[in-house]
Amino acid sequence: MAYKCSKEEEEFLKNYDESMFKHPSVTTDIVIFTVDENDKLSIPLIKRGVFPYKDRWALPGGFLHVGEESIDECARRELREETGVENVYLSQLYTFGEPDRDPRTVVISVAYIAHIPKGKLKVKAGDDAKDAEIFRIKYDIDGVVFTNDTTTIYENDLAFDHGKIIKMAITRLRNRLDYEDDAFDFLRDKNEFTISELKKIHETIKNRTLDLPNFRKTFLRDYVGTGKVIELDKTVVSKGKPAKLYKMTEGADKK
Amino acid sequence: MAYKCSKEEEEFLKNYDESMFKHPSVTTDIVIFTVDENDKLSIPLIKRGVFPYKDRWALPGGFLHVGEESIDECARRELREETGVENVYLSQLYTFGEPDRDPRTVVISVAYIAHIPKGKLKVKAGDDAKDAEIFRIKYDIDGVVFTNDTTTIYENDLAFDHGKIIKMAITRLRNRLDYEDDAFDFLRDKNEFTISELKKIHETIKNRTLDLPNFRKTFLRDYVGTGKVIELDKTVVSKGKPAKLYKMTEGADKK
DNA sequence: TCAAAAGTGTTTCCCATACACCCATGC
DNA sequence: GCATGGGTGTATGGGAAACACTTTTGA
Repeated sequence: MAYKCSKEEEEFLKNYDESMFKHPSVTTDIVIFTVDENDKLSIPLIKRGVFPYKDRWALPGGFLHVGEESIDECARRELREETGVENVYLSQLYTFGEPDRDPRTVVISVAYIAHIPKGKLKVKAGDDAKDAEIFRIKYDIDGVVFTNDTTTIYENDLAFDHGKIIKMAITRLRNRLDYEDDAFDFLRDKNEFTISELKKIHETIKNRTLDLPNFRKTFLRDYVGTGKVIELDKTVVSKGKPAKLYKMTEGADKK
Repeated sequence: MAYKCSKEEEEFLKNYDESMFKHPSVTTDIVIFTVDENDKLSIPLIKRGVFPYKDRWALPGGFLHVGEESIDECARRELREETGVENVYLSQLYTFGEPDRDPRTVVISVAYIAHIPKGKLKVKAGDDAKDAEIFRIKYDIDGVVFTNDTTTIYENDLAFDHGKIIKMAITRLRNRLDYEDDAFDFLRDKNEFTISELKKIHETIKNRTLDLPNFRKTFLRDYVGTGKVIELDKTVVSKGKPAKLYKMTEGADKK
């Protein structure tokens, strides 16, 4: 598969005129999903300090370091820089390339989705250097609304086309939940969790309640039955009957 | 606060530098699926006349005309230029951005999938100016192989990472068939088709035979029952009992 | 003893699959 | 007639959903 350069070709490459075509800027924007302490689906947004869209809220992201990194690496770097987290699920969502989506110049944005476990996403509160806050998501027929204790943001208030990107991300997240193991990414601890905790994550993302007996049945069949998850010899008790703890096995835990 | 200002300025300068000097090239590559006269899943490939990968087969595609068009429009323009067809299904697949995928410079490729109805895709045979040919696709555990009457191409013989792109496109196409109305895109005539014709397209894409009575049942329930398709007062006869003809209604016929 | 949450078992219904069988045409 | 493909009907099995019921804890 490796590409071998011939002498003739080397010569050609030397003379290749890079400026034959105009080149756009490329950024990655990341929809960083998490589940907060109150079991609400949340994402961090950043208040822009510069034009364009100064003082508007936007997705975390930044410019591709051309030649130094792949687009995936750029997204992972931005995610690390913005949140400090590593080794979490990160995958490409869609690429947006309307020529007028950024008033400065042509900026192509490759959007990504990240999954952060419950409790792992911190935003330095009161740090004035970067105004980043976590917002709860409400998504119904009227559109998306982002709220936290001090601020309410409507879909159309966001910078650029970020409202559209987030809506697409929510749809993708919800759809994938039916056939991928994404819910585990949001567990506080993949090595010690209860069935109810996992069910709560499904409910949070799908925004509807589920039947616990049926959820348990499919969980035992699809995960414990297949060896993706094993039952631990421990229980945890808060209120009511103590709950069995489960642990994801190594093989099933893809990042 | 001094710290805040310098931080903002830093970010601004970073973006400024990035956008002024380092820009990648952006191309679209299109996996143009069709079903040939012998009911084989096929795509056109183009033999490259220039470096890099001179004389290797590659996906149709080309550079984004930055500022003049969106990425979607670029893909649609390339599709029109390569095949002459318009008003067909075209959707984004994935964006590839490994820095070394093109030996010339950093080239970001936004891959698309197109669906061409049976019999609509023509390639000017013998046109020496552009060596484009249609290949049948065979995709099994050993990988993808492309064949026509004169040539056999293996996945790893393709230019760039186009083998990987095509494999991803086939997977997407097959998966979408289960929950989207994609099969209709490949019908010779969406305004006059038989159930068997539609079934054959499913079989071609999924590469397995289906049960006609069951296929009819679900077709009548999901399409005729919902008004997406209506039964015509005509039949067509070739061999055996004449077959009823169906027509897709306007509303259901998205492009 | 009661509330609350975990866990078990049962019933029902839908739907995909398999397949037996009949129908209308050309030869 | 008979081969060929179109079309109808029925039986079966698995899984999702709904829900009644039991168990184990803390208060």
